[in-house]
Amino acid sequence: MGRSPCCDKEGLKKGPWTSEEDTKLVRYIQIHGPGNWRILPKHAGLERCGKSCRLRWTNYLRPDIKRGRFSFEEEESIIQLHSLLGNKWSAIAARLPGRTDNEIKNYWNTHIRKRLLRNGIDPVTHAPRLDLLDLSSILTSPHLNLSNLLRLQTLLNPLTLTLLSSNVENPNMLLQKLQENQLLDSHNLNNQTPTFQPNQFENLINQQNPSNLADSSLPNPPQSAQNNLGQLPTTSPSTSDQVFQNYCPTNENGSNFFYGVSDRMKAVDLSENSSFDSVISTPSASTFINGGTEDEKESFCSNLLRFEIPESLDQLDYFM
DNA sequence: AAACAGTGCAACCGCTCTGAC
DNA sequence: TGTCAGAGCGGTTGCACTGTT
Repeated sequence: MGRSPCCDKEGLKKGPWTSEEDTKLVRYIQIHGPGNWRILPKHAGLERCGKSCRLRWTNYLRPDIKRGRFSFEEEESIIQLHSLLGNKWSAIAARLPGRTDNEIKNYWNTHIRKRLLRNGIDPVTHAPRLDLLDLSSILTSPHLNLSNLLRLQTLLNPLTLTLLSSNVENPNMLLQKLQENQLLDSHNLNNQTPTFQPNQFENLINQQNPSNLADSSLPNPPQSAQNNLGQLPTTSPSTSDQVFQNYCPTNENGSNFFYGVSDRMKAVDLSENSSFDSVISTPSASTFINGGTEDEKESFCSNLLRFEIPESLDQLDYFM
């Protein structure tokens, strides 16, 4: 289409609104109601363009607007809604009474987005960012046990393994290292998508190193490892931390659900009855189960499969 | 104490889309 | 069918505030 901007007139005021302007705008809207933004400034005695008046009203002066910090529930809602709706701020705002799309957008960009990135979660896809895993420290560890890696690789999706290795200083180092030790075979890499049975990975590690069994006597995993896996510190969580604790939940045993990003992703934990009911109750899951478009089903399924990484991967820290 | 850098937020810009006329 | 106002969005800017050097 292409229209000339509404604010191209000379002499119209820009910048922060004064209390006097606010009063004029509120008084006019109280009498005449919102709308007719093009003629409103003139009738209200404002040297502003209509769009500026509309934005000021919708983003700041509306009586139903809630000011102040976002609550824990609001922050959690924003994250979950964003995982479902994307950058549709108005749609998100419609589900958060008293909050405007602009306010939510700003809050997302200045707080939530940064925190997601800091915790290794892609704010666009809400997926864990495997490229941020600090595997270089793992791979350079003198305690690296290649026989464990051999067992791991039979369980890991080869693509995942490839992705993991991409973070090493020399991206091919791990693959080369493994291949040299005949730890990877080309058939696996090229043709096979291993089927991972719940708890298989964890059991294997525990068999190999019984001392690694989840045990209350064990100290918490190193902070860096927790953060790299999208897990927040467990001590004295702040409101924001609590959000992300939910965002990256743990199972009954206290081990991480690496991909507990949104409700739809919780469905990965089908081995644990604890999560399944809650999964079914989520909008995306119920859409999937009760019908919905093919796109929705595909999206739902692809998200289930996309992050199928053994939950006990974080225990690498224990046995190295 | 002053300068500087980083952060948060309100507001703006430019554009597209939608629906009414 | 075309035009226009309003709504929505992503990106950006400007400024106040705070923390650091």
